[in-house]
Amino acid sequence: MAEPRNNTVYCRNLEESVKIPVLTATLETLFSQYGTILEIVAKKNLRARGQAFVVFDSPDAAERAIKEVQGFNLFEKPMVLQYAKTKSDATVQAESSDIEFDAHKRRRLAEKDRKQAIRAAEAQKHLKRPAQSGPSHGLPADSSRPTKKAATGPSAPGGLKSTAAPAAPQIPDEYLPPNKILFLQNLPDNATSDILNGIFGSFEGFKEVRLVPGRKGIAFVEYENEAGAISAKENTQGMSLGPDGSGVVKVTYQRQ
DNA sequence: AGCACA
Repeated sequence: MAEPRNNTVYCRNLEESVKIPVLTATLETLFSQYGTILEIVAKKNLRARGQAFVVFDSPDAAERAIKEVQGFNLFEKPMVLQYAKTKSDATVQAESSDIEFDAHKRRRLAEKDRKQAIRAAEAQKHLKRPAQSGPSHGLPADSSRPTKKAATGPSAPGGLKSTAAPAAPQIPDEYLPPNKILFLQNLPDNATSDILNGIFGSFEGFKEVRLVPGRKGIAFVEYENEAGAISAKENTQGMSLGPDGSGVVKVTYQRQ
């Protein structure tokens, strides 16, 4: 799918043997005729080589560059150009306030961590081939799925071998993708539903807090939509409900 | 193929 307009041109199919300073200098001379370039980002690690990001000061400049340079042979290889799929830091810095820039960067780094965690889990899956053992369905003590009853696990009576496929390695809580339900952990005993309603009720689209009978320290908070949950999470991250400033509540998205 | 910005 084609990316929407962006100030940044994502270049791929670049010759990988060219040294980074040479590459960026060449891209600079080639692209500067289409507009002002704020920055060019190119790296040489395995996942990033052969690609570059050319940050223009406007989407129009980026559009011109893509139209004109598409397929141009650079170091004997035809460049493939498209809009970058996210805004460059340099763009946000140039166009937004410092606090927005700060927020952008925090979100970006969080997303980067999340991707990294997913890759790590993927890599495990591909080398480990774990034996079928144990309740590897994730969080046996803290499952973030209140509405489902405990999965009928390998400990089912009868001593039958489970025929279930080994569970895929799970992404840690903190990297779960956003959704409209938050999962709270490490709540102090004094965190009554009144208190939680007071705190989480002030974010857009709040629906309800659900305590889990018989489970101390955890709760779920549901919003009408993802946006509400995201803002609630961002604003309650690291919040401490204990008396002295202890008892930092862990706020993540519900595992789906 | 691969979407980064220590």
